[in-house]
Amino acid sequence: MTTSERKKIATEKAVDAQASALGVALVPPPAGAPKGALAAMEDEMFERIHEAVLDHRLPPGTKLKETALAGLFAVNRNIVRKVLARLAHFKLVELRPNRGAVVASPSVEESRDLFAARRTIEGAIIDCITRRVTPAQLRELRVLVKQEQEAYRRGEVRTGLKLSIQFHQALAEMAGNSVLADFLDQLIARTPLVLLAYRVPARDASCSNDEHSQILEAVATGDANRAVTAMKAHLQGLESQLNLREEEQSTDLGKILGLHRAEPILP
Amino acid sequence: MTTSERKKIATEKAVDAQASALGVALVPPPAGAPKGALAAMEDEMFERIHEAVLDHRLPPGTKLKETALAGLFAVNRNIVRKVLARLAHFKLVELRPNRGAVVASPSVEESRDLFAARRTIEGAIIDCITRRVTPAQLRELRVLVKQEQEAYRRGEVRTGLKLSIQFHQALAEMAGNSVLADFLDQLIARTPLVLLAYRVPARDASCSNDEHSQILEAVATGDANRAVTAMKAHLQGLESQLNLREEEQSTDLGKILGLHRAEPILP
DNA sequence: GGAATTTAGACTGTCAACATTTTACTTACT
DNA sequence: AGTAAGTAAAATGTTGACAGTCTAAATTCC
Repeated sequence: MTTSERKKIATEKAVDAQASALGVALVPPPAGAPKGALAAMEDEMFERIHEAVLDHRLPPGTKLKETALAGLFAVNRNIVRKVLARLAHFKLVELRPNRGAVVASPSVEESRDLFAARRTIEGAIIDCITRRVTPAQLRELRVLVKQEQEAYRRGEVRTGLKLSIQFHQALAEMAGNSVLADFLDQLIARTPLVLLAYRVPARDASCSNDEHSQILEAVATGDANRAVTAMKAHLQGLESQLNLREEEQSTDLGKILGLHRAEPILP
Repeated sequence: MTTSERKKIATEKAVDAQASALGVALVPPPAGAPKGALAAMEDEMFERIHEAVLDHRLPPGTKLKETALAGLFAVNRNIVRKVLARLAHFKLVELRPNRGAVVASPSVEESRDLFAARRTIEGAIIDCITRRVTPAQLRELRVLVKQEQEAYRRGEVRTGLKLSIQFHQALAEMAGNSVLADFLDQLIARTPLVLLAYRVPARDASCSNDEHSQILEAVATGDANRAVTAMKAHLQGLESQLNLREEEQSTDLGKILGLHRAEPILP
């Protein structure tokens, strides 16, 4: 066996590993329509990689090779590039000129800053919403919280998390500030990454929806201060689930000793 | 003269108009080095269009044709595309699928939301900075304010505006939250566009740097509440220079009557 | 045996031609 | 005349090939 043949096999194994991480068999061609199918594929690619990153099936630092992804999804490298740019916009991947894209590995400071930013922005959103929420909107929010609770009760964690995100986004929407809502979208997209990067293992992953209903009731009473405090406490609770205790020593040590794998699922 | 010839001329005139708006003669080839010259050209393109948009030499709604820009800067359309994507990231241009890019035309609501967001974020930044600013940093900030004042005194408005922006950015930097600093960068980039879009004509454009020094002194005393109030008042003052009084009726009317030019500098 | 240099392979960046969609004009019809 | 369908040009989207850059294995020299 020549060296190039060995290498070829190694590469293919790596691609296979990423393929399984992404849940892609080899070529998932959608309905036979070659019409606007590319845009759909682009969105699907974004969603798949997005979810894989948030689930840590593609751990921070994993290299995302354009050619491999292009082959996996059976699209041109240009499409891959666009998707990677979109992911980079949300800071889920990092684009290094001439050196490819990797899954973002948020630092401890970044994680703290992110939660601080969420407290700032969601605080402002809650303050705003308390003054202008309508009864119909309150009903809508209560439905969301209820659905979330039921999802968790049924053990459907994924659904619960989705509904939890929807709750936060609905609040932003109703606050009526599109700019802040946009920023919050970016923050929400990044939150699971930092949560999973630094979470202590055996802990409940969800926004405690009990806190969600507390926030909602505070909003309903029109007491802005109480509502803002409840939201900030909620986010503080989330942050405190992490172990952001600057245990970088060990991480750095691992890197220094060459024991840290830059591409965990690749050989 | 055939119709196609007439059209050709019209197109060339349009390109010329954009060229002069961008301050580009025909082909500005940098130093003979074909080394990393492309990246430099990409940055220059970004800067030129950026400034042209903020100066309203390219008014909101102006179409930015890829081919025209590619010809003007003597680069490939791919490069143009990347630059347009970067500009879209800051919401200075809008990318409409299959229909090209246009200079963003922020709505009245968007402008108000933008200023509200700035008050929220810069309020948090000031609150944070008041607790942790060092004497050295205070000195640095005082130098910035002083330079800004002198620039205005000499009548160098452009320099003054640049220094004003630097002041806001320096505050964000010193607050130590990279996420909020990043958001503020985006907001600062968009502010001049909405200012110019809705400014009442004869009014002083600058951040009154008197207010800057007031903010700075409040920070220096360590009184967080006063500092935050000063910053919010400063931004409120900026916003109040606009006429955001929902005079959309006239604008909409113009559009409805077909009197509104989508591409102001094109024939 | 270990470190620096060389060299082959892989990957990203760039480009120009091709395909598709939009746009605006012409032409025909009511 | 005004409107609507049809058509040609222009602009955007896509593709595959080529060029430059980085990575890493292999060789050579201490």
